[in-house]
Amino acid sequence: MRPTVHDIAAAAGVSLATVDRVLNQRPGVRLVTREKVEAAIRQIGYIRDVAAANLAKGRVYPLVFIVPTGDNSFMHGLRLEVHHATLRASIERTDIRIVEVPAFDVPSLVAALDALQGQNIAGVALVATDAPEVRAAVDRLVSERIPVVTLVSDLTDSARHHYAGIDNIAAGRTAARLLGRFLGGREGDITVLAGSMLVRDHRERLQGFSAVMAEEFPKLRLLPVLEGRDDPERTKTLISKALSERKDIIGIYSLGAGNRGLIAALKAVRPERELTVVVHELTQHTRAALVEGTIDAVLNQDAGHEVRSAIRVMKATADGQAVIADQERIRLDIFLKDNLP
Amino acid sequence: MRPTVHDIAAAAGVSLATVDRVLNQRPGVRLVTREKVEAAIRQIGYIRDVAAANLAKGRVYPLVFIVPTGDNSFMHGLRLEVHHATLRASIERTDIRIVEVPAFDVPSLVAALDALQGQNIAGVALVATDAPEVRAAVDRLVSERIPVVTLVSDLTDSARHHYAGIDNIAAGRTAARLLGRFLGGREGDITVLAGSMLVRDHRERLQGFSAVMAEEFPKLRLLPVLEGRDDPERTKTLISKALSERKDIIGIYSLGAGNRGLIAALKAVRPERELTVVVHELTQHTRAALVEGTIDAVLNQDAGHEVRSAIRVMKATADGQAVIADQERIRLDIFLKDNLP
DNA sequence: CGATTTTTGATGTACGTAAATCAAAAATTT
DNA sequence: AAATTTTTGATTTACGTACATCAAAAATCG
Repeated sequence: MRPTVHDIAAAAGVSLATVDRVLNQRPGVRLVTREKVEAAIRQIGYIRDVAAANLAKGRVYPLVFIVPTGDNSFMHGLRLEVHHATLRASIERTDIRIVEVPAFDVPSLVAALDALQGQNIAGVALVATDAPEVRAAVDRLVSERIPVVTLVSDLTDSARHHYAGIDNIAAGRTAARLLGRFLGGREGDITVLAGSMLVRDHRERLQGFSAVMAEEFPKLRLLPVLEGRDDPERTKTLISKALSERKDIIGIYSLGAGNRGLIAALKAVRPERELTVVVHELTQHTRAALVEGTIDAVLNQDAGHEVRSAIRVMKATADGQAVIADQERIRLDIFLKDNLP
Repeated sequence: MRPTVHDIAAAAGVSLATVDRVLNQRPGVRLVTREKVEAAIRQIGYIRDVAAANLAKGRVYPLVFIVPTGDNSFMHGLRLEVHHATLRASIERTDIRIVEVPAFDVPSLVAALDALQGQNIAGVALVATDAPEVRAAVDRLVSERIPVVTLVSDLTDSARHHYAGIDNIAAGRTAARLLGRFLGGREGDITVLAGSMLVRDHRERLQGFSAVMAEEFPKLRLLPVLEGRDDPERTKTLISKALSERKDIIGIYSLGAGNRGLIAALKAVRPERELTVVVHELTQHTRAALVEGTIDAVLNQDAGHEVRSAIRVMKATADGQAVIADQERIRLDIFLKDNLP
């Protein structure tokens, strides 16, 4: 049987009330007594029953998710997953609020973060735009002892407690190797399509991609990065133009969202041009394109996992509990047409 | 505020005791009253507070894991993960027993399963050997209302409640496409190395692999399957022999365990022979070989996830609760040297 | 030393559910 | 209608923790 507060009291030779004062850091305990109790806790290996404690406290975790607006499929899916989490709110004792801010808009994000100061909040999760102002706002919340988790895209040098997202450098490297190997020893040009170089995840993917390309596939030449701003129309125009101008493009890496436009452009040149294509984010569009053979591989991060992980981490951090690092690692999924879920 | 049993009682116009009788299926309630209470439960959307219920019941979940002996790295890792789970036992209210049985030994497995009959057990997880006798033994436990989960390898046509493992046909197909694409349009022989065709996961991987090879890579010829019985020594001999006899082998798919022998054989022919190799299970050996470039891709199932998922499913099933299918899907991990965890 | 402050103990209530007991009411049988 | 059985209600205790209150004991101060 697992030890309880009564066992600590008996072991330390003090009353239940004193144990309670020590456990919950209430005042009115002499240092010697406190140490005696803490020793007993360690010695008998007491672990607080969080379920019982939460029951007694009637605890709920007010959580805030700050997510960008915009109609690309990935962010839409992310918002949907947060919404799903709200449906489990009562059984998970969470109270989730979703705050939407314009994508890549630093002042709005900072304002949204600052609005949370002083509020009774058990945790904040945000898709970070990587700017010093955002870092400062996050650090203000952290200094108020509010757990902060970055989601999908991380924040450089900030004091955020946790990052719930994939390793984007590794993702870029993986994309490069897949593309390079799939192209056999062929020689030609590679086009990289990004959303915006203002977000850290896109920059890191490019960094990893470029590194492996340079190291291992010298016959493949990287063309200047196209920025599609995650917008299907713009992306389609950019890609169509690139494909018609440069006949030696044999591979494409799309590291952002807005792949609808890319797929449309590819279909327009379909049987004549043979292209090897690796993209990010599994959506209904990329899935269909993968099945048809328009694209060759999809790298994906599971938004549902990220949201659930962020919630677990915020709750644990709010309770001062350790997180199981291994369980919270967000993995890079690689989908070929054969292992689609 | 979330509704409680008191709210049901008030809504249904009955006493707390009657609500309790209905909720816990105790006798002594007229049909009409029962229906009245159930209507009230549905109407106000009552959800039992599992934490409070478990606290009141002092519930623990006695779980049994039946895993094969044998010293291959994967099963060793699996046993380790179960062991880790026992360390979390007190906070998860589980009481986990590990039963080891000789690998591929049907009578032993059946005996281990039958020994559980009539015992107070909240769930059984087993690595199934796919035989009718095992199926029958599992079905006996299921008919005793004991939750049963297959782990890693599934059991054909059985009544097990859940399978905690990857889709092995998809894994085989994925391996084929990776190998085929990595080989560009080259022509040559492919060797498949299995542990044993007696386990369903190996059979399914081969099935998926063969299908994609036949459909999509006609220039690659499959040689007869080698059975290494997951034994490093035997595997090394088999592979070395095959490589020296057939000079046109250009690719290897190892779908079982015991890759130590394979890696040794590959290193022996290293710089001269250029081989593209895809294997299963990430272990210290396969990881090192991947980093060095001796092998090209590792397909993996995360044993830790499988064990944790199995536990969640057994607990939920024991409580008659629904499982979140999406969360319990075990994914196929694809590792290149760039995205190792 | 007595007076004052600080520390500790004893006790009770609460959280939401489970489970038991006993009495009362209702339904069923004779 | 009485006797019997079944159903329902009322009440209590328990799970492990949190939190509040009040009294008692110990420590510190003047």
